[in-house]
Amino acid sequence: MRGSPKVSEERRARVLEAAARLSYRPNAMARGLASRHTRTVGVLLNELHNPFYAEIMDGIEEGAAEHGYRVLIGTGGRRPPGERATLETFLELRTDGLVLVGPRLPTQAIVAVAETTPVVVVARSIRSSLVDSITNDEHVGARLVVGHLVDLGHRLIAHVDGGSGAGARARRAGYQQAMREHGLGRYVHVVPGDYTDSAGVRAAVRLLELPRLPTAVFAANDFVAAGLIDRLEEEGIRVPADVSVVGYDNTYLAALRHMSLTTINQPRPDMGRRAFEVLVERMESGRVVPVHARVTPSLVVRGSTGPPPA
Amino acid sequence: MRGSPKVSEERRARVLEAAARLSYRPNAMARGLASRHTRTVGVLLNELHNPFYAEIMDGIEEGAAEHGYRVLIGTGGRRPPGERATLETFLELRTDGLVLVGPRLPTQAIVAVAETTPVVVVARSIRSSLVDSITNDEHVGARLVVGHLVDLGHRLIAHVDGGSGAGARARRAGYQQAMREHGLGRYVHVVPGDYTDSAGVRAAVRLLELPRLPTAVFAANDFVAAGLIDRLEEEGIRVPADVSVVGYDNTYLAALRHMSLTTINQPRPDMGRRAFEVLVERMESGRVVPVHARVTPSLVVRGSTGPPPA
DNA sequence: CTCCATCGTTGGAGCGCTCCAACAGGCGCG
DNA sequence: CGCGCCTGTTGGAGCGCTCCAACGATGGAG
Repeated sequence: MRGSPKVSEERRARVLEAAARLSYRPNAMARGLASRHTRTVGVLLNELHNPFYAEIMDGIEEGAAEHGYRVLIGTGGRRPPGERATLETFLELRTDGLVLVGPRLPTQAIVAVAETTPVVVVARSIRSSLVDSITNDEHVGARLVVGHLVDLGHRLIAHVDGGSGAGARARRAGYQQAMREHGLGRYVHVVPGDYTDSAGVRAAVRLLELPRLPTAVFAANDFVAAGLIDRLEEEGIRVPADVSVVGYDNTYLAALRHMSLTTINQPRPDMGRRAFEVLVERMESGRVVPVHARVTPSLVVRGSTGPPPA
Repeated sequence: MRGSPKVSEERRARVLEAAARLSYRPNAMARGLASRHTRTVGVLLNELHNPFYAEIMDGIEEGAAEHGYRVLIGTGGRRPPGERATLETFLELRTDGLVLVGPRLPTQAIVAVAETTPVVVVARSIRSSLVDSITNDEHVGARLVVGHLVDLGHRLIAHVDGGSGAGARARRAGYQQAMREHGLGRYVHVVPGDYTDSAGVRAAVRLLELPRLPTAVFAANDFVAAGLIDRLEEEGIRVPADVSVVGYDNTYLAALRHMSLTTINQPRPDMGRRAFEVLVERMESGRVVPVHARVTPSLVVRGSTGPPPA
């Protein structure tokens, strides 16, 4: 039933026929127990609500289908303890490998798992020789944003960050560095947030309390940008006439004409695909030298940015 | 290690200590093989990109956590063959039960599975005594939409449907029935679509070709409404001044001030929770009489609806 | 002191597979 | 005709657990 070449065609046909008649279904547990591998990989998704992760998932599933692996998905309910529990589930299930997409877990916990099972981390940088990683070059992304805004004539460019979210720290650092590169170090202004639209709303409130509103805001992602714009317009502030706003991730939200958000695109399906490829190398070829791949983002200019008010 | 009462405290402590020292992790496959159950349920999600399903998932995970089950998620990549494959995976893994959220599979395939394993279907109605189901009352939802629009003075109310998507057929039937109930049977106009924003764009194009634009459009879901509004505004048609638009599902998209979409809310987390509860009854109490629960939706009035143009 | 119930502990069968050694049979070759 | 080789087939051990019968120790009742 598993396509062994040591079985004659005639017998194979008879076995298959009998299996169908008895509606026999192989027991993956027994098979896994005996063969000591499962051809299954577990994917820990940071969260289900953000379509960003869904698109990475598309790439992972594509890669898995190509290599004949089945994929099991789990979330951590947006909390580290939850992530730990689903990780534990995958380990008890003895998945052959693990893809962690934007995990919130401490690095140490991830490395500990990697001692048991091949692990690749996506959308979060991690310094370890035991795990592979696929990250977006957040510095390039942040530089694209700041460069674009500076080109338009902005100087007062604030950043609403993504808190402890995946890639948020690097995005923030990239912003600060890019500002300095443009000689705008003294205008650096980071408003704390997370990757939700309500964080955008809160950030807008804080910005409005400032003696002088920045002329441009670089939001940690599209959701934050959406919340931010919502709240700003509620106060009668026009985007981009009064304030330019840039998002990040190029989700469908940004593409909606209603939003028409200038944003940074990450090649998400590619990241997922790449992650699976890298994982397969560790699982099947037993590669031990770590791969830390970095993909390059691009700027998508839409209607939410323009020159600063005169 | 599994909390048996037949083990003395002292020995239990010693065993646990040894397990930790050896970093022993129980093998779920061996355990499942021997015990003939896995305390795991599989969830087949229609798709990952639509946050609607993510919120149902929240309810399912809550229920699972409460009853001590682990949850494995799979998608069918938006294609029935894909759904069939992940279903097969769950069956080979011998999950104790299955939650199918908006499955695209033919009823017959679902019923066949239900002969093996407890199954509950969410967000799609199914007539079978072998499977349970939790659905939204689409007729009530459609009636709320049409009633709201009629109250505002609309008569020419078109519907962009969701094609073969989960609940779309019932939504369409509800629309037609509600129109008739208001004596508006001759104004019934259904534009074919699916649950995506590009379907909304296509529908807008078709509506614009009409000799007379309807004064209101009931979209199959919020994404369709978003695409529709985008395209209409591109043509200089104002919402709601020229055309009122109603969405469905009350996703965060609808709540964005930018969209401010009048829509129908379904109690999604409740649906997920309820689904798990029902599944547990079949798994643990061996209930065999089917449960077909129906939840009641509500109307959320926002800024995309208003009186028809004079 | 014996008997029996209770509480823990131990050992072995068996879950449904894979893997591999052993084997059967057919064929070509010397 | 015997030998070795190749192609298939068969049987049995073992994967890491659970479940349960059997067993030992302890203590209270008669």
